[in-house]
Amino acid sequence: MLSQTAEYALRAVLYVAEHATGRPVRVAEMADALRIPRNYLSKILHQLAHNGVLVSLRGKAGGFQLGVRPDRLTLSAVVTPFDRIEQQRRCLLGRPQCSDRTACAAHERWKDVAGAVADFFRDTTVADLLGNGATVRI
Amino acid sequence: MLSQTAEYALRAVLYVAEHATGRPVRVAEMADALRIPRNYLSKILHQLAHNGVLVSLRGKAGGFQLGVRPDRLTLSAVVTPFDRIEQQRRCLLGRPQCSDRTACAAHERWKDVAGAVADFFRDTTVADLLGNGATVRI
DNA sequence: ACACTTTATCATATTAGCATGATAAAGACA
DNA sequence: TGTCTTTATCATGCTAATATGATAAAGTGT
Repeated sequence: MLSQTAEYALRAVLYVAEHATGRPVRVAEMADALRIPRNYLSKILHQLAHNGVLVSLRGKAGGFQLGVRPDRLTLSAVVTPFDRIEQQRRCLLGRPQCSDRTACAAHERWKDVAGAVADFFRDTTVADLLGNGATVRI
Repeated sequence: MLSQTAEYALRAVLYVAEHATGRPVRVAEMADALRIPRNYLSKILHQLAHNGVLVSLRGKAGGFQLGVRPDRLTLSAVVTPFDRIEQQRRCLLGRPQCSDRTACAAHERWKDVAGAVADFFRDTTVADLLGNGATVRI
């Protein structure tokens, strides 16, 4: 569903949201906890910081924090720098043009399903996933 | 959503369902009509034949026909030889174990969406997509 | 200024998906 | 049997995603 990279991004953001309360979280700690290759994760986090999802702090006591309040941070915002899911899910048969007017064979039946997926990413926030504050499996 | 290969497979099967009425359809014709690289398509069709979705006939007047009645042929059957969608969509965060009992952070909200996608592929048949017999965009 | 910690970035390797070109094998039919 | 048409398969190349290792740059505290 998600590319490996986008999945790493999502898990990392959830980890930051859960653990960076006050102090930022270091890459090494995250890479270790989430079993993600360290330098690869570093690049992903940097990209997320570039997009405003995270804030990076260098030097001693550096690391990453959320750049957006968790209840304002949608999964779409986390994932789109790595997977262009909106565009991917438009047409099941990959037609460049596929709409109600120029429908492919699958359009009528597929559009609701694709819509549900898009809505999920657009409407679900990081806060929704962390829920009541109980520790959560990432 | 689908890999390029699975998308080719689906379009090819729809093409066969629509055009192989009586005589089989040749690879070259299909590759041309669907703008799919010929030898690559050949391999995909061979794989579909191996899985019983298509039947291949060699020699003069050879080509491919459906191996299953269109109203019994689900999109899942067409696509799973190339994309293991069932497994892919289980857990958004990629956990090997993720169920109601061992839920990841996203499980509760994601499972309905993932279920809708899985149902679509399991329940939709080739006949559903071809519908009333009017020519259809593939 | 210096030492230390941490992120940023560069160079490169590995793998899988996608694709092409050439040749082999099978079947139809004169 | 021989020739033609068609699928089957082999060998190879290309590209992007994924990953690793080494080094540079930035910031903190003494």
